[in-house]
Amino acid sequence: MDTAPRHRLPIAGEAPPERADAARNRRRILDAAARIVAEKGTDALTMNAVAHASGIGVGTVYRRFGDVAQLLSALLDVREREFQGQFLAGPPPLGPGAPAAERLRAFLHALVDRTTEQHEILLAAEVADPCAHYTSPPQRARQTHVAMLIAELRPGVDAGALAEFVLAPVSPSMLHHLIADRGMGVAAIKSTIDESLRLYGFG
Amino acid sequence: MDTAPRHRLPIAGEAPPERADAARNRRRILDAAARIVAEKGTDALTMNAVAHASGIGVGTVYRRFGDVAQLLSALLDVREREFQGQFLAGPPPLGPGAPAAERLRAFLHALVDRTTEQHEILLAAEVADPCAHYTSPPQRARQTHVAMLIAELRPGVDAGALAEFVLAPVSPSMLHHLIADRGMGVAAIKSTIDESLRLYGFG
DNA sequence: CAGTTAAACGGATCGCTATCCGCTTGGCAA
DNA sequence: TTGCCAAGCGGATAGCGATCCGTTTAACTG
Repeated sequence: MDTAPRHRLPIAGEAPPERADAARNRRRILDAAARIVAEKGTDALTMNAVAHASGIGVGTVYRRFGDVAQLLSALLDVREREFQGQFLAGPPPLGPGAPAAERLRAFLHALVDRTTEQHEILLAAEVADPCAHYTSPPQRARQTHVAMLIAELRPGVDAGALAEFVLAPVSPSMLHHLIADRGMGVAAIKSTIDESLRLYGFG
Repeated sequence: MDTAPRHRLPIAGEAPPERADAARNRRRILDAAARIVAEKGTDALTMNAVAHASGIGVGTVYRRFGDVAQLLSALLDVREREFQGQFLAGPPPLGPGAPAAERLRAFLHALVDRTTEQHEILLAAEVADPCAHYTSPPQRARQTHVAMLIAELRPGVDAGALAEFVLAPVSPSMLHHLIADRGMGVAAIKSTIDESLRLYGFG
């Protein structure tokens, strides 16, 4: 006796499609959020401010985006997908086709560029929820990618763990520290990356 | 015409001694904070809770300790000084006397132990203010120490920047990630550190 | 001991986060 | 077209972080 009132068969593991009003509100929320960040910076991006600016209830903003960190991540989503496309399927040396050592170096340099490009939002997202940074889909994709390259370069080592180590110095907060507190520029950072890769024997 | 009503000559660069009531209240605040953490965990450590538990006004708690992150750091202070004493002036291989490569390895292993030992408080402090982690006195001491060892091992490289890179994977939040999300143990982490040091050519 | 002053005190207050729960509505079946 | 109901909605609410400012007090001087 399955009395579940399902009329369309549920698709295994797939989320049901978003209702029209929900989709419309999500757009309005994202637009308002982007406007606030552009006009007043990430500090002004509060859930209340977004709700007010978009004319949508606070509860709804929370329903869609959980907290500020997730809202910030959503703002990064488009650019993030582009970046993933580049290192997964783009032209070498970032994409497939180049030797692993070259790809690793190109990837880390590109990651520095990609991070500085949207520095403020990325930093705000990491600060708003530091633990989420490690488990976020983008970070997982990067970690998997670096692990694959390391496994190719050094069969036998624990590539997964080493990938975490290699990525740690390129987190938004660390880059911010290097730039703001140590006065380093992007060039100096990339040069230090090269130095560490040489020492790692990945150069 | 210096009309400054200074009676005791101000000591250059020195902070004036703490007033008796201020010192007493600081102790009471720290005791209450330690009690709260021990009994209910770091999540329960709010400024309001500390003020209430110590019978001291909220404003005073903020005057002494700025925010939750600094209050947590103050709780770590004693143990932190012990650790510094060990790697700055203790017995080898952690302290002076051993070759630089051995000291570096011993230091990173000891840092993992020291971090896991007070894992909860260290993580809470980093999460409460991620940017402060990099510039905190303990972290600066570690960075300086590692930079010194690297400079000895590899004259010519930018030891300061490389030290930041070497320390990044051993932050409380990263260790938490490795342990909680990747299921690694302390032994596996130390072994990965050794692996990276070997690759770095520091082994 | 009395006077003076800078420092410390502490509660009132504001904005933000996050949750809860009664009301509304989109989308589907008959 | 009508009825249904899960999903969505959004305002009220509570707790926390952080600041402000009038009041109190320690410590030093003469």
